Amino acid sequence: MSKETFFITTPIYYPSDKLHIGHTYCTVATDAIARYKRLRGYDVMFLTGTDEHGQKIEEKAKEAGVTPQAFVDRIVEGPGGILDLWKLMNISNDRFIRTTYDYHVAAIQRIFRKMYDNGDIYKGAYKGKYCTPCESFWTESQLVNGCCPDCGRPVHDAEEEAYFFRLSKYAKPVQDLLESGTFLEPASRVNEMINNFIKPGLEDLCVSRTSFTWGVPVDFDPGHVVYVWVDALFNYATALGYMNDKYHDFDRFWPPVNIVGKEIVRFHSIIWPAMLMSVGEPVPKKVYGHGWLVIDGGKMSKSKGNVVDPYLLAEKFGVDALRFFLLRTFPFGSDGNFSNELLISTINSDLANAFGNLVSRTTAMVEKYFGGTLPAEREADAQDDELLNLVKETPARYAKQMDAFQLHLGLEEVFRLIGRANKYIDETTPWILAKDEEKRPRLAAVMANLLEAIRVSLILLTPFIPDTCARAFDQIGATEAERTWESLSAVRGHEITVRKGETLFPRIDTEKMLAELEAMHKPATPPAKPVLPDVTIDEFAKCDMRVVKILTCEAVKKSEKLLKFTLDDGSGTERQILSGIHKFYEPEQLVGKKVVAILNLPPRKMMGLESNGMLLSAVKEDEKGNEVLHLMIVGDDVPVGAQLC
RNA sequence: CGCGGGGUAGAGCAGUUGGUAGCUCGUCGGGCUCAUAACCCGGAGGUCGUUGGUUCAAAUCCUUCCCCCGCAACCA
Repeated sequence: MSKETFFITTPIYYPSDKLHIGHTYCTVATDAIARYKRLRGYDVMFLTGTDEHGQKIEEKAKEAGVTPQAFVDRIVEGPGGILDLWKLMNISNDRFIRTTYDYHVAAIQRIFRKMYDNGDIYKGAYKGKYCTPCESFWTESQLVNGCCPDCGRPVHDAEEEAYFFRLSKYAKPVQDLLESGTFLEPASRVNEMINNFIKPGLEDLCVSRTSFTWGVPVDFDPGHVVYVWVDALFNYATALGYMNDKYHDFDRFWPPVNIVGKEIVRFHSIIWPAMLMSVGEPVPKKVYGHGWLVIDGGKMSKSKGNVVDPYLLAEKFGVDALRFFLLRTFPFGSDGNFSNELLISTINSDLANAFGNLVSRTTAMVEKYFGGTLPAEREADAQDDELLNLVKETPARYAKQMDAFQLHLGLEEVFRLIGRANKYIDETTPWILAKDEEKRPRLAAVMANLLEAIRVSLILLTPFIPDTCARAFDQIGATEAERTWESLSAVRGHEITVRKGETLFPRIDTEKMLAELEAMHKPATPPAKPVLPDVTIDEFAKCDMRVVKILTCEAVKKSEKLLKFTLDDGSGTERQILSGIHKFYEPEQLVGKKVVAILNLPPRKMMGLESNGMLLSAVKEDEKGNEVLHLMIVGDDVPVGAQLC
């Protein structure tokens, strides 16, 4: 009889940059689930990979002066790349897919054609706002003040030929799928998807582009490349051999459990099942949307400069400590607030004090009192019941949580047991038993119970911290057969030889470590911006900058940033200027102040209001990387209308 | 009124079929000495964001308002 199969995936990551701790979080979590399933005896297929096509990669490669393929090769396979990161983090994926692999590209072409042939993909016109200089389409909502978000110039209505997927056709079955059972978890996401996307009406989805070439070509219509949806989502299938001959595992493992970040829940819970329905394959068993790691309650981002580097943390704290921290601290379904303090505190209290120290003190006592080998003659006592019951009950409780992907709750069960074992030592006071030769069988029983609690804990911790568990199993003298799920209920009545080894998790000096991290994170002084290239005096003179007086100032409705100013520029007529500085100033502080403005900029509409010029400010990043802005307020003795030169 | 998530002890979080408010860390006091200055016990600390209401009883249900975060700016 063949084993039951289990197919689990991470998203395929976009290699436009180095991956950060968030990607690591997702992958480590999926790895722990995969390892848990293997422990339970499943035939597991664990897939991860990279989504390598698209305009962004094409542009980045161009900037770097290399081909797109060379660009992604370096980020994926190069030193310090994605494959290296997963190796470092001890990720046990069975397969790795890159969307640039030949077999995937060919399969995507076949899938695209299949959907075209069955009428779910049709040729239409993609309508949008087009920025001619940037050669880019934008949606209404992407526009900034009605202009191109990239260059700020005006856009115009335009359309281009494109292929569409009949997503609308699948609105009903997808809604039924979402509302039935546990296809999408956490359940809170279901309403979000239905209210936000399905109820307003699903529009057909544009699935090809002609604006860039770095992608899978539509083989029956040159000039078109397959857009991300079909190309990326179907990786989960092509990696098993769907529509290709590279692998032959599709029938065996399909359908998958897709672990995804909450920002792509929409694609995986609406578009993805719709496309599978179109090609007539079963939808995923489950799509699980995990939360994000946030910093100080805000999103981690390059622009904020608070991106956390997994390499650095793994090097400083060790891979297992980092893996453990990520999965122990944060509820898998919701956001978690990452901080170095929390990381250190978790390592110290759970791994060093509770777990590591339990192994340490237990093995030390067996060595000290029994010369390292525990005799088989043991005397039980009612005092042992509570601990032994917990040893017996914990695996089932742990399994219940793990089966629901509640990794942090699974770990909580293990640490309940570890905590109980530490308490048991105080209750049984082995150091007193050791003084009485007649109590040796009793002492042996106490030690055996402790070793058993540790052994069970180690089995349950294996999916999370595999390397450390292997070392600890050695220390408590567990045979290979005593490290399996099946051996959980076994009783080790035989002689046991332990060997107190190296400290599993050394305590971390919080102050010292924080100082070290701080030092590494902060470049001595933020590099000063280089002086811009020369301009001529004539060019400078073209800017008409004058002192103006603020007559009125009010916040623009519905805008976070904009303030509307009425100004006296000395000309006799009032001038209106809008400025995005509400974050730094309240209107009432500014009325009556004299500031500097450039007057001869072309008029521009913001939030429907016209702005004739720009107020000048001095801007600098503070030590945290936040931009701080100071309006150029001049002294009251400077006359209105005075020109800067 | 765009949609959604959240506001509970110093910090991070549990807790919604309504019934004495919990956990981890920190803090204070005690115990122990096998152990990685670790472990065990105990204490202090919260009018559960705000307003009004339903009820014998509300963190939990309804209502008002305030604040934070995310969704669009091609970062899990």
